Amino acid sequence: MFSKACEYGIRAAVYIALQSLDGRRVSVNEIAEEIDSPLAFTAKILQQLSKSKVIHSVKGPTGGFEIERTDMDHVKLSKIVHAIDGDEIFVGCGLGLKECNAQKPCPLHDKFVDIRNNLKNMLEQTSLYELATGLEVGLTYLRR
Amino acid sequence: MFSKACEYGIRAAVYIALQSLDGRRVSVNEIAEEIDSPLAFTAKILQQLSKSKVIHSVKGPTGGFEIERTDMDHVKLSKIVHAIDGDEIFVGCGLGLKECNAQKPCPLHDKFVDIRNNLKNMLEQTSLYELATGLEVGLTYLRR
DNA sequence: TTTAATTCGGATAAAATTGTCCTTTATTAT
DNA sequence: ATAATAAAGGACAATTTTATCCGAATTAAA
Repeated sequence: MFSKACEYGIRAAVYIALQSLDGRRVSVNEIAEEIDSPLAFTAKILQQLSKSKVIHSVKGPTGGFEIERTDMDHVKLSKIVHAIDGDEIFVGCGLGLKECNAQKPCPLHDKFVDIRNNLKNMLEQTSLYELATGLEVGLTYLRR
Repeated sequence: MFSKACEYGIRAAVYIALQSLDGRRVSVNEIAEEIDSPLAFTAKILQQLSKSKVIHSVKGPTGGFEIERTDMDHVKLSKIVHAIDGDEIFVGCGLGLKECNAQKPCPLHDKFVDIRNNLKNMLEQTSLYELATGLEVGLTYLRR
């Protein structure tokens, strides 16, 4: 569904949000450790998320990644997926046709649009804050 | 969502079904031409589909691929996706965790399960016959 | 002002996916 | 029987994705 990069990106963002709730800024090392992802690859993904303003980065000692409390509400998963995987999952044809729309649909078009709208709505409605609080309360997990 | 191989596989299977409705057996060459897919790669995918009994192949002159009328109803998209992409899309965690279930869920688990059940149901309910007849009537397209 | 901790950025490597080519095997028609 | 046609299968190549490594830039603390 999502690329590995995107999976790591979402997990990282949720972890950063969780720690930011406690006012803690976290390093790539800690993030990769806590979400069980490859360190250097995770660093690349965090750069992408930083450039696309999903997270905020601070260089130097005591630096790291953080997300401001107000941003946690505004940053939805759709923004992360878009930043890392692009819009193929939001607009592409399920059977890979270059052009596929209601006028000239592939055989799966209508059914696929339904599924995808569900996915799209879910991603657009789910904020980092919501996911981070689930973690905080101990209801969900980011590894294993 | 699906791999390229799977996209080609579904398109090929629908085309074979369509032609089989007319009693025509089709060659890889014709299939790749009609669904606009890379010839040799498509041949590989057809081998997979043949082995997993999604389609039937006949060697030699006048040979090619076909699907029997009764099979078109029984073969659902889920079978094709399973044969080519495996079961990751049906059972895997949305955030890539190795273990993720109701007991120890990832932050996205519940929402992801909903989406995936929609997808799963759609794939399990959609037969090749249904897709082929849409094509036959000229309502849908397999290329461009 | 130096040192050390941290992200950033570029180059490279490994693995997976996508794609091609060529030989073998089966089978039909001549 | 032989030739021709088509799928099957193996080896290989290209591309994309995943992943690593290292030096540069930034900045806080000593």
